[in-house]
Amino acid sequence: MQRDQNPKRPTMGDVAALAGVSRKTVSRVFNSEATVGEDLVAKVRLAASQLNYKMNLVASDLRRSNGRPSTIGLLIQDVSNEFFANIFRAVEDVAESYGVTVLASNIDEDAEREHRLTSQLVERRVDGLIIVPSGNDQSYLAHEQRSGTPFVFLDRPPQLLRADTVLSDNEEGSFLGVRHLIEHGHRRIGFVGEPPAYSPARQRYRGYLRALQTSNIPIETQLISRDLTTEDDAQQAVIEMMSRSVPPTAIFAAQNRLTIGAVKGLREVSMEYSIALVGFDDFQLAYLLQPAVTVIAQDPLAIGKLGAELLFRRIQGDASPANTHIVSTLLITRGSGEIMAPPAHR
Amino acid sequence: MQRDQNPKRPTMGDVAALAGVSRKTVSRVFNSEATVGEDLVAKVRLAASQLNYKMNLVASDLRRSNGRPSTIGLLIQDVSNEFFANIFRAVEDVAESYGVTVLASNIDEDAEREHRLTSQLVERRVDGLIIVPSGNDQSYLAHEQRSGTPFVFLDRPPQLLRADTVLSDNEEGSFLGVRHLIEHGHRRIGFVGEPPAYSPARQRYRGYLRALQTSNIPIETQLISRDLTTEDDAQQAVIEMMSRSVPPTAIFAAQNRLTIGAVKGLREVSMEYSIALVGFDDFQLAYLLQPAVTVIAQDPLAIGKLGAELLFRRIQGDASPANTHIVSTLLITRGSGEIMAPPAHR
DNA sequence: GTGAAAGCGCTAACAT
DNA sequence: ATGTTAGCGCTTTCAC
Repeated sequence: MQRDQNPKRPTMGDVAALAGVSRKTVSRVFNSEATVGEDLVAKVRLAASQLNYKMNLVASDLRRSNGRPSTIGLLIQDVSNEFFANIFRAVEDVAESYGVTVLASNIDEDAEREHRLTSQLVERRVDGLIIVPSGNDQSYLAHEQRSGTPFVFLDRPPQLLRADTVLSDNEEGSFLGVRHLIEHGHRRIGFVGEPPAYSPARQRYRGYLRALQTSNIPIETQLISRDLTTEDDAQQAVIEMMSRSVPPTAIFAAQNRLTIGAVKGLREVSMEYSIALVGFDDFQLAYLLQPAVTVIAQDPLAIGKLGAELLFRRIQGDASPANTHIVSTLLITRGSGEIMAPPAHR
Repeated sequence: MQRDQNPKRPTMGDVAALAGVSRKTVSRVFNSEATVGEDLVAKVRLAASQLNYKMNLVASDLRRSNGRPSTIGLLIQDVSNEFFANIFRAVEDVAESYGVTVLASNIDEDAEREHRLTSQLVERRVDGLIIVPSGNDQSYLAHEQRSGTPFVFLDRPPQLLRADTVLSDNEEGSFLGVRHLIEHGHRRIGFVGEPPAYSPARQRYRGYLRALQTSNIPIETQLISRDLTTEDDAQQAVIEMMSRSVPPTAIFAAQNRLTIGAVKGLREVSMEYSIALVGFDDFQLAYLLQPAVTVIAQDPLAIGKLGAELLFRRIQGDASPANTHIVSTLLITRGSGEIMAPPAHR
């Protein structure tokens, strides 16, 4: 930063000199402080545009001590996943309405990166931080929190730290998705999910169990695969399930990439039209696949918006106890989830 | 920024006092300057960790005048589009290898936003800026450029400004896509594209024309739709084309969202298996649609990486003339583009 | 309403 | 190898 290249950048002092006023007056004009006479405002603006002056927000940030925020940090897992891309959009929109710059980075489910990037953002003295955490211990942030930097967590709760959190209604969404399958006559419902280390995965599994129990359907562990992380994992898991002596008549996939894997698996055994499928979390083109995929949609825009609003409330001094907020999910029926169970299996 | 909350943050002075050394020594330790004795390094580190000290990069940036960069800006159209999300990832990777923070924002094809966000980033004194421009006049950046801030443009060339640029091989990619259709017996090939105001759209159209001319196929204006921006636009355009007395036997869609619209259009008239389709720019799940969609794939990761590397070269003082770099495209055959023309039409 | 002086936290330039 | 002094560009504080 501050590479002094060719013609050095004009400073407030330069503008002040040209306009024949003090630096402070220029400062007031650029901060719209209203207590400056119109004639002076005009003079300052003229001088500034003649010099092509742009205020240096870095210097401004250094000295400023009033509460007005200037930057917030955002750590998400991966913008390539539309769920996180939408969170980014929502946070950016709110930040922009406050005139605040967003520093966004991808964590990639890497706890070490989470540490490193958080640290970098704190060194940049962001006024607050929104995190989709990867690690399973956020106690390392306690000190920053006490130093006055507010944190908000999205999608997954922080561990060993109290902070505002915004989550999807994972358990209920999952429950509704599985119940939807049960309502279509299914009693043998396969579960395809991420490892339980990941908190939403645990909740979605809980919803699956509750739906079965509510309908007095026995849990069959051969129909449950809980350690899948990639599309391929899910595809294989589904193929394997379908090759069992008594295969499931429906599948619930607990994450969007796993859902895609499940689609591929079902196609590979040519059962995409006979086995029902409901996925958790929507994805682009789900409606164009054949059959179109029924999903429990999350609302990443709402999650990001709410998270950002909570953060700004904290930045503005809200000191009420940290809270967890739940954003509801929505069942979108498109075909794959409405395939009826064969009569024999009812 | 700098909200002085509860326990004020420790400064270098505090660490220096506790360690019994000068501030400059602490500075040297935190900048890994090597000319500090091991014993002092240890003392400083101990004091810093006792105070939970984190360096203030804002202050550091303000004073520093050596060439070492600290932040770069990135303005893309929309992270929700995977093409731009991948550019973001690639730029971030390169920046991280330099220890540089990325400030990324979405422009949304809005020239006014482009101005505003660029201005904000310049005010933050980013060390360089990577832009996918929306407006049709970037001359407003000439002053910044002369002040020493390097700019690199991606996907679309800047207008009324000279700067490094990285583009896809739009014309050639388009040419190859259309030639692929011709090789499958097609002579009536519909074109579905974005408005010519958008430079890649012009180039892709040019590739389409050249492919036809090369094969001595007459241009039929009824088969050409060049003012489409949304999925729906493309869908309607395709439906309309297919309802003509002599409809096309193949369609070339010049952008990924338009390709999706074309798929929907063909399905609506139940011709997705009889009309060939090639799309420009790949998209997730293209391979899962039925028929799977043949595309000319761009390489957003390569574009982003090259763009970032060019920028860092400039930041490090490279003053050679600005250059335009072309990243090649790749034909990926998946089925929709290999549908043969009916014999009658050959 | 406007200005002068001091200072934010750090690093450059120059000692020693 | 370490310290001292000055100053980055702005805003605060307080004076007028």
